[in-house]
Amino acid sequence: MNKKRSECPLSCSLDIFGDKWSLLIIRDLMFENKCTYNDFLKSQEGIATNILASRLKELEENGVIEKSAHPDSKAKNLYRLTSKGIDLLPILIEVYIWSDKYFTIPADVKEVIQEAKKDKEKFENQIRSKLTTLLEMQKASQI
Amino acid sequence: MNKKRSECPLSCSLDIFGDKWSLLIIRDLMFENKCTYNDFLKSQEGIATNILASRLKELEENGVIEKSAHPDSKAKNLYRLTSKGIDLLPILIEVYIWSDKYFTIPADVKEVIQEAKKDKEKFENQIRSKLTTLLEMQKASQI
DNA sequence: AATATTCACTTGCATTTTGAAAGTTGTTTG
DNA sequence: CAAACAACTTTCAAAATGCAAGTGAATATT
Repeated sequence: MNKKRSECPLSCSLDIFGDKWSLLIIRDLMFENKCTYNDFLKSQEGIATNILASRLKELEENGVIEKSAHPDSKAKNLYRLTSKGIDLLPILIEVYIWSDKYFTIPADVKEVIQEAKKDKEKFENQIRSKLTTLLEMQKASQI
Repeated sequence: MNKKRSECPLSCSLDIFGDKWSLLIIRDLMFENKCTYNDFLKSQEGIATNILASRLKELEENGVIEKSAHPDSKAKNLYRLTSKGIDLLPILIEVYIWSDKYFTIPADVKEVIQEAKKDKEKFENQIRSKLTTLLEMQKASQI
């Protein structure tokens, strides 16, 4: 697979999500309630189908997301963040906070960031518990 | 230059530092007291000279770093984080904390991460004040 | 003063990764 | 059964990357 460039944990992390697309998929899973191939495809940034497929594969191989059968259709798969993926939340929150300081941000997003800034821990726990619930529901339905 | 893929602040952020190298340069400036072209070149990961040159240029264009004359040698340049660059610190800290949970980490790095985890704010302020001092020293010497 | 070395790039070129469009396979819907 | 949808895969052009070599200015050495 991808060989490590160094033992530096930052470098190892970037080997997993250091590109223009992976964290956008994570974002969709975390905040946008997206969970299928097509959901991700429809995102504003316009990811190409091959890139999406390869990123989903890599993220799964790295244990950040998990694929399972979709309950509604045998054609679909359901993608979910694993706990390793959910743990990326604090990183994303800090990126949003940084963005808020240096970019002009759409009003609706701005609101959410304000909330996150006001009480970081509370915000994190809200999202985290939503995601954990989803993950557990999926686990349970697999039996 | 690079046109935005969307108005999403995460996407805009990744347009700036969403690659395998930029954050490693930021790391070197933040934690390794590196500040010249050659310092960055010598890092473990082995960045190519053309990539380093192009990343330094992009980071400068995006206001994340600043270039100035080196006091010791007219041949050298001195690269420093701007306040916009220094503000990336919380993001890097969260990446390190995530890494600590999911990777095997060299003992010396591990120690520093422990310290950051124990009192995130204190750790952040320490680094931040070191970097701000450096930046101000540089500003002063330019007069 | 001549030569060598350092520094920050730049150029050229081969390799790798990327991305858009079209094609494939299986599933479901009408 | 035909059409539409889901998740890919293939193809191929373009962009990014990586290595080697070269450039020109500034220091250091002889």
